[in-house]
Amino acid sequence: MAGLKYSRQREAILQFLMTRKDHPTADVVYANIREEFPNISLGTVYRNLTLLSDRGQLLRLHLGDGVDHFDADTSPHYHFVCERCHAVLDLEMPDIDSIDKLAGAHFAGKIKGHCTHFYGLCPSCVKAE
Amino acid sequence: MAGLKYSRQREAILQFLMTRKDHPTADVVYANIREEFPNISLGTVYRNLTLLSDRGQLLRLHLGDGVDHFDADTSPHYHFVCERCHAVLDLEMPDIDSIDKLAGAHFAGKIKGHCTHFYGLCPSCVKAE
DNA sequence: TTCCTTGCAAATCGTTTGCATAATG
DNA sequence: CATTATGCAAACGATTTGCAAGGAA
Repeated sequence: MAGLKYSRQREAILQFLMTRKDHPTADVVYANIREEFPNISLGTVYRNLTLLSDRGQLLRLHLGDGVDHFDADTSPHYHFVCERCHAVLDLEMPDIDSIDKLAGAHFAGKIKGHCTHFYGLCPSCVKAE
Repeated sequence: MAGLKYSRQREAILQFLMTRKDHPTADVVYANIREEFPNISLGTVYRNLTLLSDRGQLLRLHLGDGVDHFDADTSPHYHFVCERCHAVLDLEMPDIDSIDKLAGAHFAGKIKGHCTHFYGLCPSCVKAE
């Protein structure tokens, strides 16, 4: 069984992520949590981020930049990465699960899902062009 | 300017990747190239993989497993990752670039493209279930 | 008191880089 | 000869882990 105990640090990490929409990396979480817990260690931050994402309370995003991003919004949605400023934004759009069927029609195994993110220029970078 | 010089090692790496359809990682390339070049270093392998992918002769794939995979097939196609045996397979299917338009319709910035891979069970693992 | 969690530091892992030497054009 | 490429080893950045001490049930 799970055998999970409460910890103020874990709670703070989750709360912090819920206030952010920019999908912070572990060290951004670390830097911010340190204001409340000056002695917290990066290891603890990682341990909790891993634990929370394993339990489905967080999403751990792999966006191709070599760093993991975390998102407390676990509802189905997509992500956008700006090629210029590297911002990560939410993309609310109808689900595209039909691509799984399409893929399945061309594949002998079983498609369970897909992993997609979009890239291009974010709204502010478009203006700055 | 490019100023690119021929190297037997680079050529061998590219040739090797062209014989493989399983999208090897850098150390798999290294292990195999070592049969022909026992003294080649992992650094050289990485340098050439990076160089070749920067020039568009290779694809460097980020599939969420923390390791980069390389593909000498640069034609447009998708990839499938088996959740069970972690095989990476090609997925030939009609392009789904329409999802970019869909995303664009729900986003204020400019969508230039998307990054997608599928996951589930590969044909052999489906049988083994 | 039991077991989970923490802080700290050291360890891993994949990948990159500096440097002196070798190979290419 | 001017440059690029190589091998080696050290450096890196992100993430994980071992361990002794602290906190929750």
